Amino acid sequence: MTRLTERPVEPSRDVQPPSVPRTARERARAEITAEILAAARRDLATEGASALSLRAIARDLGMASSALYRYFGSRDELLTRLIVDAYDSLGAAAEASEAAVDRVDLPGRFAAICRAVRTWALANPNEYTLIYGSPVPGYVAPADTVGPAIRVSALLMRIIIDATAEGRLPAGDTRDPTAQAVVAALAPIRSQLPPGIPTDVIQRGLMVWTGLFGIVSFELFGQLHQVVGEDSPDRDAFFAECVSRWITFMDLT
Amino acid sequence: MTRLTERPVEPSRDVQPPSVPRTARERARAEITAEILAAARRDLATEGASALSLRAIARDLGMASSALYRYFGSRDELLTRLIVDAYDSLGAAAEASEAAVDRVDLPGRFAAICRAVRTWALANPNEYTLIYGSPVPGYVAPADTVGPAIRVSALLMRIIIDATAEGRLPAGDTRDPTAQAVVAALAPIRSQLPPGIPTDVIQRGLMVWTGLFGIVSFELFGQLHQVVGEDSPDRDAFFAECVSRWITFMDLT
DNA sequence: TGTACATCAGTGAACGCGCGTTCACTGATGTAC
DNA sequence: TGTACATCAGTGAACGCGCGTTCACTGATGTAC
Repeated sequence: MTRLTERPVEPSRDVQPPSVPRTARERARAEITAEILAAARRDLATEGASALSLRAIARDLGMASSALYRYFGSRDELLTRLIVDAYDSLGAAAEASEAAVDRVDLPGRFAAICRAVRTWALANPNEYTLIYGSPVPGYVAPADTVGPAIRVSALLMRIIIDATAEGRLPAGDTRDPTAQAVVAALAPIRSQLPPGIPTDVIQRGLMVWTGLFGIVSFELFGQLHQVVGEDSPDRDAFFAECVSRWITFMDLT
Repeated sequence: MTRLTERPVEPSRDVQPPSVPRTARERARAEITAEILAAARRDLATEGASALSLRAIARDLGMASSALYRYFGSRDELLTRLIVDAYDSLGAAAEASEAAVDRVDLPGRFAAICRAVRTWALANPNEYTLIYGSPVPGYVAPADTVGPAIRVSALLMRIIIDATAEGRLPAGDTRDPTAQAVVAALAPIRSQLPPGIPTDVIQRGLMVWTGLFGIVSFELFGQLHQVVGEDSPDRDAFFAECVSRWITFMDLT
């Protein structure tokens, strides 16, 4: 998790990414880009994404607002970078937590992902809101946000794949009349999975996935006020109980 | 549901609400207030709550921006009214749907609420986003938003209460070591319920509640893209399947 | 029914502010010979 | 190693725009007698 804060914010996005900045200019550019992004993340907190202002960021950094155009072509470009970084940061946190668990321990891997998502969200509420809150009006996410966006769900899918491969996830009842409609509805996600995963398993996986982000969002957006205790132990206990019941719900063993 | 569109938007919030406007002035005031709110709801769509602009609304209505101050003391006051109205509109829709179901049919009542929430959200995406999206930065909801805000959850709680009273909701296992922490965590919501509802039942109810809004939010905010089919029948089928499994999850019979 | 006054809706100008983006410029850093 | 030129970061002024809110005002509507 500490890796995250040190994560090199700058390179890797240019056409020919130099793994290490060489000249003083390149080094300075990397540093200032990181400072701009950090200031932008700070401003996100007080004003929200739609009010994110290049001039405010420039003011924070003590430079002319026009100078930012040496680093980002426009406000939207900055926003895209923030979104991509947020997805990557969350994805990296979830992957690191999950990777620390024994591959065989499927419930443990699942729980690690859930906890990592919530921990990251509580530590980075503005960035979480940026990617899982209401869409920023007028902003259209470009294609390169897709990859980073699916890192968490890819982890969850892998658990389902592993469990199915080992015969540890029994399919439930699929005989009801609505089954065919559900099979059709889940075609897009199924096309991203290897064949042989029962619809029932996918359906339950999706419900857990939405439940996870539903609860984290409710906690972050204040909807649990006067429902679950405000203090950290209460919130932790409630969340842990949710995780435990999701595992049961999915029949993860 | 049609009742909703005709719902009188104006009165009932003044100190002494005249059930029917008498003078021409009062009638005009009611109409123009409604027009302002309608225009505000329209603008919400294109720009989002944080960019909601009194001047834009005034422009839409062909009046001077200063004229709006005859109807609302400030931008925040308008925002509060929009939020309260949105909660009330959603609450009324859910109540109307639920009321149409036989009292004894608990799964039917639950399903009616779920469907009403989703239908309302899809029909009024801007207002849904206003109340269940990310909080508007800098805006603090005043106390009078609380009452309208809990109408949906009150309906869900009533089902749990009815089911428990009739002995139709068996409590699950509560012997695990984390049980006491969960009991403590759920104290706030428990204080709003009659005594005797098992913690297990409350926990499952909360998970379904957050799951419902989690899925509706994911659908509305585009997170189901490339996961569940985009078309209405696919989305409907997926949602219906979720509702059906929530009923099973809660042991509602 | 008619008059005199009070109330209220709506106007238009103004205040002071912030925004994204462009542009010609200065001066430092990097590069080719 | 030294020089000449190209590249680039950063500046500050400017453009044109929108915002919430206040204020003195006009003219219509409502009310008390």
